[in-house]
Amino acid sequence: MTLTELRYIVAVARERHFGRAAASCFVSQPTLSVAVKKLEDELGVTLFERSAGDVSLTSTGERVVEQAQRVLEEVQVVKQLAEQGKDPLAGPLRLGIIYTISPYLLPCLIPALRDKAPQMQLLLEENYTGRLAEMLKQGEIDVAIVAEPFFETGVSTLQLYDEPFVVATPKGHPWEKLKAIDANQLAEENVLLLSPGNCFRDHVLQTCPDLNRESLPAGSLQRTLQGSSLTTIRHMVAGGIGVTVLPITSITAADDALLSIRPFAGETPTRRVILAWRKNFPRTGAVEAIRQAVLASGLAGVSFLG
Amino acid sequence: MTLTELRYIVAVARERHFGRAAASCFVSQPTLSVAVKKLEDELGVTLFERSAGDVSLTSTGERVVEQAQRVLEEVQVVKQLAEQGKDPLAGPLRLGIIYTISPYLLPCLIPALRDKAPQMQLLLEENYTGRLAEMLKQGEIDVAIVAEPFFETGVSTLQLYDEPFVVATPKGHPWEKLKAIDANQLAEENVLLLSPGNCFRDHVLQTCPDLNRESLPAGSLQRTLQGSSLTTIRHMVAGGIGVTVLPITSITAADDALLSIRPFAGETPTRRVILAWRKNFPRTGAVEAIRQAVLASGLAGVSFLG
DNA sequence: TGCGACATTCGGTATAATCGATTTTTGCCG
DNA sequence: CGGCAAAAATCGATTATACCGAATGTCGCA
Repeated sequence: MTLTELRYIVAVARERHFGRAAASCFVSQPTLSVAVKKLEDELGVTLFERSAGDVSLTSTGERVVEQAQRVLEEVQVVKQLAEQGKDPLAGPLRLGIIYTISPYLLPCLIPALRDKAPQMQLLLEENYTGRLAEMLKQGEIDVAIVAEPFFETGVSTLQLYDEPFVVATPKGHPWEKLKAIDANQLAEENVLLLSPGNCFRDHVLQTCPDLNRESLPAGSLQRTLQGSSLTTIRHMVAGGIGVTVLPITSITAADDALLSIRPFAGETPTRRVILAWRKNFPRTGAVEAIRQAVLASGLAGVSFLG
Repeated sequence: MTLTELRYIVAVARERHFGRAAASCFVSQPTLSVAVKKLEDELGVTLFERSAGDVSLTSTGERVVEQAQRVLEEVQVVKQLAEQGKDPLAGPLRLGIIYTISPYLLPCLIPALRDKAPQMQLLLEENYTGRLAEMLKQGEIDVAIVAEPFFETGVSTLQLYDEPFVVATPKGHPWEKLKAIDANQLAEENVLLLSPGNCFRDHVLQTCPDLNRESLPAGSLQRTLQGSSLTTIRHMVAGGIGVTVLPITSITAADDALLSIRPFAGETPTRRVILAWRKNFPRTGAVEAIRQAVLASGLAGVSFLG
């Protein structure tokens, strides 16, 4: 049984005439006649009563033709679904973002994306880099915004922007008088870090390797005061518990009252934020739209890599 | 788009592996691979994300495959309908019968048919021969039981039985003493006839051509007392208005009290009852079942022609 | 008994489906 | 970094199918 055969019998039922049915299917009359016979043989039933005068349906034929029409309608739906799926900007996109970017980028990104791809609704997933990588490869998310380093097989990436780090101290801290902070100075203070799993914690430790030394006493503040989020850490710093390193996009106007922000001395440590997606993810248009939206989002203080 | 292609993508979605999907479709892996690609090209969308590890569905792919399954289910229904239609004894059969046979044959025929073809429900149409012929050719009925003469192009017939005619008079009528009635005698009496259109009226007129003579006065009883049915005529005869000719199958035990029934003298006039159906009507099994049922019905007084 | 209208059958041909073998891709691992 | 293994894509050849035009068969009709 083929869809063509079903189309033929529907045409014959409609036209009640093999010749006209053939014409309406743009095939020769013998072609249609043979195809109908073949289908009748396959089904083992006579669908049409042929006679010189006119063609009429058997009762089985009526039912079969009606059902054939239903099949053809469902086929049309397949085509419609495919048509709808053609636009890479249409339909939901599952986007994963790490915790230290999400709250600062999304408020800028979402309006920009609404502008570029209004049909594409975002399903957001906030998580650690490692978990996002896993979800990406499992197909649980389509695209991820993470920070380097990020190497995963089967995953393509694209640079988005480089984000400088800054030092945050409580108001009135002695470092307030300094114009810039040397990375090596940090070890002198209680440096509040995110909990393990956050890649930004690793970035900070990389910036100031001294913080990582195992010689720190077991109960030291660096160990115990690990914040669960940058916001928590920010409040702890404001409370005078210590200092911290923040990505510049996380600095808001409200911080002015609570914190003192200072740049690093010498080469500014940064992290590189990238876009990642499965190499085989077909909606490249959607990926590009995300990239464009990030570049157009106007995040303060970062150098875009578009 | 072909049904085969749809089966292939459903298999790939099920197996999540081109090779296994190909095996489950009993085709080679390249065959399935190119078929899927062809469908993707035709639809203009990517349905599967291929990678070394595993195959996964795009969101469009998920929708399309689901719809493809629906198509295949509907195709299965086509096959089921055809399967049901295979038995010629299954499903309704539209049977037409003339007025002068229907009330006497059906009570015998229907039980016999229930026995032979319990799955076949009869849709009955009672009408004149001419109308039944028309309906038969139009496909409004499938089979007809009529009396000869019956010649219609495109219609096949089969003899069922020959039915003798008898003369019915009121109780106490002088002819009651006669053993048999000569056809020519009828013209001496008021002979009650069915209204025109009933073939049995023509049979009676043919049996006794004298009744047909145009010399009858305009208001004569033969003209005015045309019964609408054999039952009506029977009651009129019982009421003493005249005599009539009846087919023998219409005689019931109840008639004994009201009427006097006499055979014809000489060659008994009869009518031949036949089965008729469109030459192209495919359910020959159903036609044969009807014939068998009539022959098995045990109608009194007729000679079967099986 | 031809005639017309139509369905069916018949050869021949172009297209498509399919296969086995091969190549390419890709992740993986020493 | 280079070979290995797995899987999909590609290739070349073969087979099957769809289709056409022409011829043939069927049937009702005049």
